[in-house]
Amino acid sequence: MAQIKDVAQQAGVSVASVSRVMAGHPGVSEATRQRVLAAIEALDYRPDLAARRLRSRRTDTIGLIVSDIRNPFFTEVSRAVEDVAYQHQLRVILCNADEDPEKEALYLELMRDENVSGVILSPTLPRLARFRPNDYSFPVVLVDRCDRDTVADAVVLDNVDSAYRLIAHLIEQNHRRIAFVYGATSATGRQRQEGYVTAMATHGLETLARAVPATVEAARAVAGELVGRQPLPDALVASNGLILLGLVEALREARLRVPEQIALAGFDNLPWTRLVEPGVTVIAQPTYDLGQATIELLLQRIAHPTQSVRRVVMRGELIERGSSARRGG
Amino acid sequence: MAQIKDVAQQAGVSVASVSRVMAGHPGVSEATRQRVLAAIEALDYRPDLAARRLRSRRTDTIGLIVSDIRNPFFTEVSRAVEDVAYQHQLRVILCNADEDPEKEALYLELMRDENVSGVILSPTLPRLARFRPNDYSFPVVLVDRCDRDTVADAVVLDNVDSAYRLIAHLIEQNHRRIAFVYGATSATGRQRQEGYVTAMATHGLETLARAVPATVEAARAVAGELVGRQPLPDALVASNGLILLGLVEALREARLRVPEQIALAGFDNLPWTRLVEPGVTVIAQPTYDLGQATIELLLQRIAHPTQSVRRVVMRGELIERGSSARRGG
DNA sequence: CTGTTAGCGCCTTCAC
DNA sequence: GTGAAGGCGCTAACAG
Repeated sequence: MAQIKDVAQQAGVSVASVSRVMAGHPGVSEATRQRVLAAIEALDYRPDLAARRLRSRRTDTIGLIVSDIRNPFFTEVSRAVEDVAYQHQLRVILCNADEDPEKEALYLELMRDENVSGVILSPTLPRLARFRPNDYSFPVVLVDRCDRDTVADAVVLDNVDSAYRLIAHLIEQNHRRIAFVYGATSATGRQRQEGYVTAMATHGLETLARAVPATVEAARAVAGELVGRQPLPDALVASNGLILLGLVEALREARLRVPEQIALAGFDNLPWTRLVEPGVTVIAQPTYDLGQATIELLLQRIAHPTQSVRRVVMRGELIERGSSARRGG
Repeated sequence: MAQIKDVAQQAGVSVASVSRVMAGHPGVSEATRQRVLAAIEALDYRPDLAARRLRSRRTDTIGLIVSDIRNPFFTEVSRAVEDVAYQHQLRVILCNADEDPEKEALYLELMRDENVSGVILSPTLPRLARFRPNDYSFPVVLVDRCDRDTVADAVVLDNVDSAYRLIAHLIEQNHRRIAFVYGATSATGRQRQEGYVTAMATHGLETLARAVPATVEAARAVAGELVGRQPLPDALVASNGLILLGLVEALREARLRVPEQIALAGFDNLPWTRLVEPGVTVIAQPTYDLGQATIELLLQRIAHPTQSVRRVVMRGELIERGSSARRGG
């Protein structure tokens, strides 16, 4: 493997000149530049990144710690982050915390050890509760999950409002007994539950909410219980795509017809939500845009460490489908 | 940030001793060991990875280059790879080549620059066609995609056999005019097509196969054409989950009832395939196991660079659902 | 504009 | 069993 001094020798210049050309620094004569470039080409020289990082004390690497890589929301966010990062010559280390605070802690230590330039994090609930950007040796931007009083850069959906609009739509469609199943382990689940409660209260309706671990199985079990109640709820609403899947399965098991016997709605515009019969009414998240905005915010923060904290809030889009059709006449 | 000499000073020993303790080398007195450990603890010392990598000339990092991170197959493979890698103190750099040979080439260069310990790759078709492990400066294990005559470590599904069994099942169910829509840009698509052709030929049936770019839209368009034919095919089969989705959409558009008017089957046991009515018959891939086997094969190869090339083939599981119900009486 | 040189933090012989 | 010292390959400060 050729190294910088080989290139210097081949070009008949010093290593400093080679380094300058590589870095695109000004103050190099065009003649020198050309000879260095030719030598680099001839020797197929690639700088040693370990040496460069040691010397320059920067890694040009960012960490992306997502809660659950199986969740399509996060895969789409990851795609966006990766696209933008590589455009900026940044490496990405992707880590999957699996909603486990211990794994999350482990990965954050890893980020410190790797001396990353910055981190994008969708925090677990306990970490978010006591989150302080200054507790970390690198810039952190939160994505998807952020509390009202969290003082940190963040990119999130307007969870409360979106949930409110989804519930208001159901009420509009003449549904009254609306049950809400939400993820207990994430800030988004709680915020969407808050929007649900507000919407119900505004319309003078009683709430029926159930917190569950954010898995298909847990959601199915709770939904099974809910549809066993008398009177049967008018509608079931899920706080995310996985839970929504569990609700659909439970309705299948109970052989309830949607929307005639019970309506259905949720979050996340997954491919299957328009394939099932009838299609499921959902709040669609601008997932790719969320990811893009997050990495861009991180790049800004890295460039300007002292700029004021900013939060980007994106609007969820209500997609009406057959599952929330008007009740009664 | 404390560094090794600070620890040495605090413990009243030399940096060499600290290094030995960190590496778990023998030949260090228990007393020294304890004092070093205490100093490390006290100073919260973390070794600088860039320096260590420069000095040791190893990165303990592996690259994972997948074709499309949005494909749930690859996200599940990634999860497995990551789980096992981090258990072995290895970092993972995940890259998404988007079925683009240029992006793929870019990422492979990145791997060289990063001096990774090894790479897991699901190659694009052109790269696979001329793939030679020796063309790379690091060990490579292929996953998901591998030709019969490729000489390289690989972990794949028994694509030809699985497709054969899927088609044989349809024939068994009295379907005769079976159309096959497969991904033109991947080795798996072609291999599954081969299984289809063999099964049809074995039963003396005429084939009707269509190659498409592996996207929902392309599949839908081609399926739309197929169901416009006279006579209508008895069944439509997809070579992967994305294409299957396109077929379902086309059947919806054409308002064809499954399985009464036309049967349906495909690859990939995605959540929605059991949610739609009727459920879709599929070949389920052991995705997590595939990923696990791949990283384990890579670890073996890294440990034993000269061991003979090996290929792991896993069996797809036929999951019969309503979409392939018996035709006629 | 260009070259010389001193480290970046760590590991690892080599002496003792 | 322990310490001193020389790099790993590169960047950047400084001198010319």
